[in-house]
Amino acid sequence: MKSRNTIQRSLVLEAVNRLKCHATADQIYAEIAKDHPTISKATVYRNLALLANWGEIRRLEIPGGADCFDHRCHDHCHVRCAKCGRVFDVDMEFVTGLEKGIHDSHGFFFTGYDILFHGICPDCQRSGQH
Amino acid sequence: MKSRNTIQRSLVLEAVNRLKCHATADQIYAEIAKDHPTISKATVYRNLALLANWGEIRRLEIPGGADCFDHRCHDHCHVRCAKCGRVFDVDMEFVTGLEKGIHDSHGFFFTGYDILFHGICPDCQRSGQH
DNA sequence: TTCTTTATTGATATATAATATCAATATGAA
DNA sequence: TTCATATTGATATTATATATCAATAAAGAA
Repeated sequence: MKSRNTIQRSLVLEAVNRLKCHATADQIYAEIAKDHPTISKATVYRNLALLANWGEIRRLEIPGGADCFDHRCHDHCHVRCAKCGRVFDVDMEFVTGLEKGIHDSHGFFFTGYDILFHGICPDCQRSGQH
Repeated sequence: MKSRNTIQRSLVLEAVNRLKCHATADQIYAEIAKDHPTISKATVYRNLALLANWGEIRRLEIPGGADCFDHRCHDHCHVRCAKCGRVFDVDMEFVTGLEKGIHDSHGFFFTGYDILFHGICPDCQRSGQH
């Protein structure tokens, strides 16, 4: 027996799908707790990790911040606003195959990469100078 | 008066230069403590943050792990071995200007990016399958 | 040199994110 | 329905980093 379909696990997956992108474990917990206040935060963390390992959702590790979770959708990269800290999507089809061009002097076997862009979001560009 | 030259700050900078690349705050603290066991770990953290903000050293944020610090050297990207977790350098001159090609649908103003590659290092390729 | 200001230190407490532990519960196959 | 065990909820623990604050020391002024 591998895994069991618990209501908590369904709730986590549904919440991630409902929030669509860039929700933290805390936000996902809050979303679920609105209707099911007895769910444990540990259960949310656990199921997010399991679902991410199984590839049903995508874990986005934010340096210096909480991990975010995306529902399964087209591949994309992310930008984080240096001012407000929010994360947005960026279309980046052309980056596919990037690692093929890398000159590597260590004999590394590449399996992938994470790119996180930095910038200032439109809201923060408007709201005053830096 | 802006900043003062303390021996602790010098020790931190020297340790980073001596360790060259990918040392964590803890490793840098240990390196210094060999000769100066009375230095506080808080002081090491503080000076690493200051030196990184001033651009004298480079902070490398590792998702899910401790930040690493590099001495100032040529621009390069990093690979983390998925097995042993060590971080290595990767030459990547051609990536310069990457953000120019991005199709952005949010009006974002880009200031930079971090790329962290994943892979298996030579040591781990040799030592058994996956 | 001595005085004075205040940046910095050391020690500790706190914050944050995530995982580990463990008895109790509930899933799903027999 | 029974049973093995995956999962839950509650809590403790780990790990990394920052905040607090009295004491110390760097560097310009006298």
